[in-house]
Amino acid sequence: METLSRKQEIIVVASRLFKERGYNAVSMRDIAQEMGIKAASLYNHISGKQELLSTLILEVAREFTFGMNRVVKEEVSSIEKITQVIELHIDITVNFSEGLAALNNDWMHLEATDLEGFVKMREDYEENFRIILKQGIEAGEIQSHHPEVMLFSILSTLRTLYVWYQKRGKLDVNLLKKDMVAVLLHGIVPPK
Amino acid sequence: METLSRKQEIIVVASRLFKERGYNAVSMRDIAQEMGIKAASLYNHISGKQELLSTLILEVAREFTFGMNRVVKEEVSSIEKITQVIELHIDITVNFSEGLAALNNDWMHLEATDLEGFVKMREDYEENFRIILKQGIEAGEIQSHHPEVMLFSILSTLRTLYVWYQKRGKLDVNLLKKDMVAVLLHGIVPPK
DNA sequence: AATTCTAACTAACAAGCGTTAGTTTTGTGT
DNA sequence: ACACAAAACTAACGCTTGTTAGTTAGAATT
Repeated sequence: METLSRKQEIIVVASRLFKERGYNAVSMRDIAQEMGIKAASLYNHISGKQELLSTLILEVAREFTFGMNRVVKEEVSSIEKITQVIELHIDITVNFSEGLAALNNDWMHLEATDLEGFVKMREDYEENFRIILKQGIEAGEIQSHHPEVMLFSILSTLRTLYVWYQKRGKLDVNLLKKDMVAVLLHGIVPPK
Repeated sequence: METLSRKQEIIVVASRLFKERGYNAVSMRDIAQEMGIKAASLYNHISGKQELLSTLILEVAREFTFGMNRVVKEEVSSIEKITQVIELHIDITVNFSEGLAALNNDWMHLEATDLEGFVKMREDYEENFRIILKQGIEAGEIQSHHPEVMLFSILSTLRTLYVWYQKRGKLDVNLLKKDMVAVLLHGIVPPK
């Protein structure tokens, strides 16, 4: 078990509070109290509240971008790529669940270049997903109707996963992957 | 076209700002400025900021509860019930998209009895959905594996719909209903 | 014409915000 | 024992927050 630096400890505490109450409802004094120190002392380790947010969000966003770029390059079927994207989301959910909450709920409170960078990454990610779907349709692997609805449905499910994952108390990751792939690819109605 | 009371006008303005920035990032002065008056003047019409939030959220929450209770009572197949729930969500998304944003993002900033009431309604709603799925499984209309994943996937998609609905610029509602039902029930892979 | 109502205003309050400056304590290596 | 750095402290800053009190202008009602 690696020991966390004081700065990392602060980020962990902040991410927990951000997840529970949202960025704007958490004060520096709240974070300090949770760590057993005074608010001013936080500034020995971090440059400000904004750094906490951008550190959390951008770390996770880069993880998504990196993972998606890896999947796109693979030489496999579209179905397999979508499967890998689903698994990517689940892995990130398990490993970065606190940061994911900030990314989903508080990204609009990023400032300047951080905000621009995040929006760009998000758009690119979505566009890559869209291309994968399109290729799958052309190859006949995926239904040709309403591709935008599919894209939106899958992404919505994956993005909300972090809420459920902890409420249900740490499900088995590999089983969850299998189930999610099954439901998202084949729906809920049994084949005739 | 019915004319809005001053109070209703305030609620409309507030809901728009809440959706864009979140409850805590919007001040009473922001709302007042958007209406062309001073913050103190708002208090001639409303009791406080909290009233704006609870009015918005509870109105939508009651709409969900009412709609779900109606669907549950119907004497139709489970598949048909799920279809109706999907349509219910889409109707509410179209008619209450601003309040829906507050409900999704800022419900935790409700206070006391409003918060309790909301959580209760949400749990009941989810439980009703779970029961519908269960009945469908018992009747053989729905796949028997991973019912919790199905529930979570469908609900996630429906709850996030309001974000997409306006980004895509007012799609045709009936077409959207058809497409959503198709994707959520049958997935994205064509039948063999 | 006098009164009441509506909806705005100005001014101010106490509390909380993020952050800075300067100081003191604590722990570590020489 | 001494020096140095890390990490805490106290005190305060300027600003914003939600909200209240008291007042005023105009419209509607009597």
